Amino acid sequence: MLSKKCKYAIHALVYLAGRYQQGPVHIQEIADHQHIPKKFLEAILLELRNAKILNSKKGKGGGYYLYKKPEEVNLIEIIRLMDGAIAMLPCVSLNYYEPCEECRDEKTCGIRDSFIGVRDETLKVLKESNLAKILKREKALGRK
Amino acid sequence: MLSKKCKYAIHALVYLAGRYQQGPVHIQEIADHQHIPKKFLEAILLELRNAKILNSKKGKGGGYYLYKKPEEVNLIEIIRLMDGAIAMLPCVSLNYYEPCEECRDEKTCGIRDSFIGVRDETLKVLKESNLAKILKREKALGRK
DNA sequence: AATATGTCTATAGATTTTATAGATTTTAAA
DNA sequence: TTTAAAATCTATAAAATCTATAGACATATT
Repeated sequence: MLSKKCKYAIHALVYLAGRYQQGPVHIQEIADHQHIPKKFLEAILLELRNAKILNSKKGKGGGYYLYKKPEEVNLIEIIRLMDGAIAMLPCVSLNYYEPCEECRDEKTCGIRDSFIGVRDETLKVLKESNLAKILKREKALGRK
Repeated sequence: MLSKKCKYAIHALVYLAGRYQQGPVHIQEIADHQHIPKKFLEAILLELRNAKILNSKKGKGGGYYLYKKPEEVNLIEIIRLMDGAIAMLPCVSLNYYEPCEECRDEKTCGIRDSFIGVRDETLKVLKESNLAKILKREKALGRK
């Protein structure tokens, strides 16, 4: 399961994608619209800023705005940043690899293969899911 | 990520699959071979027993043994039992559905579709992964 | 009767997640 | 140049979850 932090991040980013190239949006507005505790959101946005997905402007009239293009921010990147590994086992993670303590020998472990499969299929789907697509889908659904 | 509990369960089950129809195996032996804290393992095996995946025999010469056939126990069942939902969002879970608090309106949420895709692909892979296959794979790897 | 085993209840420690408070810095505008 | 609005930083705490353990109890075998 994704953490709340991660879900908040996704929602905030989709919101900012909807305001792409329309100047900074301040935290309070995002918090209000997406029902996210403001202080928690602060930390999240800061992290997204440090990852160069967002940028910010301080002071009056300031706020956060999308730095990358909406098509260039996919769910893989967001989830990895917020929650870490996408794989279900540390020993099959591409970006957060760690040996499994439980496993005596990784080479003869019959379990890993299944989770390598899960990982690859998951990445395939998430790679296709970028902010632009999500926003488009949202608009399409909203018009019904 | 799978919990330790879940990983312990998988390892214990694979171990018991290797002893299918060879009588009860006692907890201590499984704990020793798979490096699982005995008391923790107790609780896990009990849960698997209540789910009719294992059965047990009390008293001297007792222990746990696989109740279902190895081909009939797949990773979906084990993970759901130990860790709950397989989906990354509660609102797309088949067995543990809950509305997302963060979402104002599920029908117009542009995020769900991606995670429905992830869920379906994940299930597809895990469904194919049963104890018999894992055991077979393990044996094949061990012989090298 | 003695012993070996699973079963049950309770709890505690550790870790992670979620949330909040308050002080500080920066910028824009009056 | 002052004021206000906003992000930034540091610290902490409440809540939830995960991991592990202890000890009493029930049951089956020899």
